[in-house]
Amino acid sequence: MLRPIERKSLSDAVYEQLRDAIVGGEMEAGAALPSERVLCEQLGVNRGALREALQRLAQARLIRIHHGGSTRVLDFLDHAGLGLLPSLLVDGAGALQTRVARSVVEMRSALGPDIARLAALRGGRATAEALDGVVAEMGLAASDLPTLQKLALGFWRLLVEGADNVAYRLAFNSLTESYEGFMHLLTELMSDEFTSLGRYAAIATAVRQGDSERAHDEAKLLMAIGTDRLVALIAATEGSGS
Amino acid sequence: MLRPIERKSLSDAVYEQLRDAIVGGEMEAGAALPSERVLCEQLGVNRGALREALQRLAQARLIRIHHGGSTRVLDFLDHAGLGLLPSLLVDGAGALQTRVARSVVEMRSALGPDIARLAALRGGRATAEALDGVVAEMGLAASDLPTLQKLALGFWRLLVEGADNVAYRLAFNSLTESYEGFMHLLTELMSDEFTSLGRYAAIATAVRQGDSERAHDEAKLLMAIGTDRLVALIAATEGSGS
DNA sequence: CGGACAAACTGGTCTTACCAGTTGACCTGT
DNA sequence: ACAGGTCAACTGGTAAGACCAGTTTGTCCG
Repeated sequence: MLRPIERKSLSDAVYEQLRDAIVGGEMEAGAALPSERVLCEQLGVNRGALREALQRLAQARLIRIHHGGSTRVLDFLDHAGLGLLPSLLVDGAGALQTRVARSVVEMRSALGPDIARLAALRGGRATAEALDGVVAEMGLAASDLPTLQKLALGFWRLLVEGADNVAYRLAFNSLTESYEGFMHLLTELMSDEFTSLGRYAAIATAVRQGDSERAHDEAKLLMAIGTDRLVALIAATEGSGS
Repeated sequence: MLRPIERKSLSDAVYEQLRDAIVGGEMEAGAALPSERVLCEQLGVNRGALREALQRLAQARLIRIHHGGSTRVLDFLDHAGLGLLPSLLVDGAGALQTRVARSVVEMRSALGPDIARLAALRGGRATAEALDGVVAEMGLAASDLPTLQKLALGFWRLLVEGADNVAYRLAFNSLTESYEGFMHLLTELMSDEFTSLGRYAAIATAVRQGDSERAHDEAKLLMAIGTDRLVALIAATEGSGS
């Protein structure tokens, strides 16, 4: 199980450190950052690398830079976009933040059925056939959970592409990025969802027939499986935990 | 009607130019960018400014940078996050892209009802009272459409905050950013929606009573108004246009 | 006391040099 | 002929120093 070693550039490291400090609450909203000269001195990097990181933080709406004035921390809950989600899912120790995870599955449950609906409306035969192909692969994968999980994700990607909706597509990219980091943590928990082959097949059929209502309903039922599991887990840990 | 003049840094200008070239299809996915030395020569900026722009493009998943290798254009539909949406809403000439606008209102319609549902479930009295306050202001605003529009947006922000869901909150920020740029274009078109004071009041009441189902249904009815208008407009222009 | 002014900040731009990783041509030994 | 190593010529990454441009602040003058 060899993994490619990860190499981080300086500006990446600076970006991540400052980002985590901001979302972790170490720097509160409205506070002024030290000046660039001071900051790159403290971090031990040159000003160019620091500025690359700062520009990225500004683009992520975590800070606001003023020429001549000071650079201030923004309230990311009020300004940051969906792209920040992955960095909110794990805390400093790398543990899954259950509240955030619940947010993600809730959003998934809200979007999924509508995506299926639109795919049935607009996907056409090409989408239906691609979906059938994935369903067939899932049938072959039998009970190989990690493979099923990947195929299920591919199934949804096809659905999103068939829905002909850029906003959904971009949001899907953001959510997927959050998901991919620790799919493995959810393999067991959500296995009941992606072993429900019948549901996937039903969605594929509904898309083929252009039956948007049925596609919507089947997708809703499908997503409810994993969502319920996760919500139950969270409720259980909260009950026994704190 | 004086507007503050907009000052753009060089890296901003470079970022926007390259971003628009990529999403505009001038550089196709997989193509290699010229080297940094060549590119900053062509653009007439120093390498530092260019690199700041490139790092931001990489963060937006529009390009992938390889140390030692060449920098390549990515397919933004497969990689970019929801933060790219605002730059897709207008084409080079500044005209509204109706397909993209339709995507946004569809996403709004999918999320809105669930946001209202969760706000009713979790918002508590504080949220309900804040909502009532906005409804009261909307009553005073009478038929001042731009003001009503802003208040309606504030109503939704409160709802999202009350829903206690970070994913929704971040997505709302992304969508709002898309929306704010040309709210004025939609003021007339969607006026029927934000003059439906009764619906807003009904949602506020449902939140106060913790009636999640009713909040969901009322929100669905409310959003349908503006959505239908826009969809009708798109259908009309497509019919008469091309 | 109001306003002009200047110094001392802040971020923005530029130049030059060198470090580090990749690629590919070429040259070797078998 | 070919697998292997080597080296030159790319690519992006880091560094330091100077100077430009906008803001803030305090001081001094009318």
